[in-house]
Amino acid sequence: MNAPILVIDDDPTFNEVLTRAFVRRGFAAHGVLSADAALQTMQAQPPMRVVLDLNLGGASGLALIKPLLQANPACRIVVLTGYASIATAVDAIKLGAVQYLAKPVEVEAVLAAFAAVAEPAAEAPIGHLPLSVERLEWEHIQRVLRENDGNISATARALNMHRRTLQRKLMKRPARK
Amino acid sequence: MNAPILVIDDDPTFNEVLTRAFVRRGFAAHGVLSADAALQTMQAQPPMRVVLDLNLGGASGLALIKPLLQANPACRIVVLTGYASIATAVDAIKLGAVQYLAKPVEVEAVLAAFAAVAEPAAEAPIGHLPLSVERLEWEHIQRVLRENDGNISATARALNMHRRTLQRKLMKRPARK
DNA sequence: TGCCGCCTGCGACAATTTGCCTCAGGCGGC
DNA sequence: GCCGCCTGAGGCAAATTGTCGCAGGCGGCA
Repeated sequence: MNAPILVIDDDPTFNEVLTRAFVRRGFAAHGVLSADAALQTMQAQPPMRVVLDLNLGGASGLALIKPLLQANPACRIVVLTGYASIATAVDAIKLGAVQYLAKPVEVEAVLAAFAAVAEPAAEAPIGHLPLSVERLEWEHIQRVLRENDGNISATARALNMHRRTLQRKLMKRPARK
Repeated sequence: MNAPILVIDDDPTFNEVLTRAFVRRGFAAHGVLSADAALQTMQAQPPMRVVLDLNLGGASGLALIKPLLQANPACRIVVLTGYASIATAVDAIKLGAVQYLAKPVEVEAVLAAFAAVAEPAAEAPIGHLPLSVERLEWEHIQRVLRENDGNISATARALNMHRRTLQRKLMKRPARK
C-alpha cells in the first residue's frame, strides 16, 4: 500500500493538482508528464496504481496500458480524459484498465476505483434520456476517428464533412448531456 | 458459423430491422423481445453471437451478459443501446461484452465487432463507409421522435435542442449520403 | 538531397445555421 | 371561457460552417 500512485498526465497543472490531492489524503504519489518518463519510472519500480491520461502530448495513453500491466499484472489503472468517448472507453477497459473517467473528476472517484474490489454492478442505472444530438455526434466521430487511426483528414472524408469543421469540433469538449 | 445470431431487443421494429439486415447479409439470425425469451432460447441452444439491447422493457440487459457467457464462454456479445453512457459501457465491457455501440448503428459495425475478435490478425475492415454525421443525426431524431409519439416539443427537450431548430431540421429532407 | 503527396494547425471572412423571442391558432380538459 | 401544451412561422443577432490559403512536418523515391 506504500508504493506511490503514478500519475501520468502531460498537463503540468492538472498533474500537480492531482498528485498533491493524493498526497494530501495520505497517499504517496508521483507525477510524470510523458509516456517516456512513465516507462522509465515503471521500470525502476512497477506501480500498483496508475492514473493515466489518454492524451499525452500527441501520443495515446492507451499504448501505455499494456506495458504497465506487463510490468505488474496486478496494477490497477484508471484512465482519465477530458475528451471522453465510448469508443476509447471500450478500448481502455478491454486493454485492462479498471476504470475510465471523464475530466473534470473528483479525486474521490479515482480512489474509489482503486479501492473497488469486486466488479460492476449489473444493476444498470440506465439513463432514460436519449443521447443528445451533440453527444451522439461526438461518439460517432470518435468511433470513426479510431477506425481511421486518428487520421483527421480521412475521418472527415469518411464522414463527408469538412476537415476544418472536424478540426474545430475535436477541439471542443464533448457535450456532457 | 451457422449458429444464428441472437438479437435481444424489446423494440419490435428495431429488432426486426436488425434481424432482417443480418439475414439479408447471409447470416442466420433470430430475434427475441425480452430477457425471459432470451434465456429460454439460450438454454435450447447457446448462441455464439448476441446483439444485446441494454434497455429491455425496464430490465437491464447487463444482467444477461453473465448467464450468456456462462452458457457459452466463447459467446461474443455486442451491447447496443439508445441510451449510451460511458458508465454502462465500462460495465458492459467489464462483464465481458466485446463491443458497446450507440444506436443508431450500422449493421456493418456490429458485424465488424463480431469479426474483429474472431480474426485478430485479419484486420480487414472492408471499405464500409460510416454513416455521415447528418445521416446519423437524422436517424436518431426520427427514433426519438417516434418514441415521443411524434411530439416535436417533447423530442426537442429530450434531445436537448431548440424546438425551432428541430422544426427546421424536420422540414428538410434526410441527407441520403 | 530535392520533389511530391499527404497530414496538421490555424487565420480570415463570407455564407449558413442556430438560438431566442414572439405571435397566432388548434386542441383537449375542466 | 380559461388553461396548458403543441405547432408553424417571422425576424434578427449570435454562433457555426464552408472555403481558401499558408506554413510546417513526415515518409517515399529518384
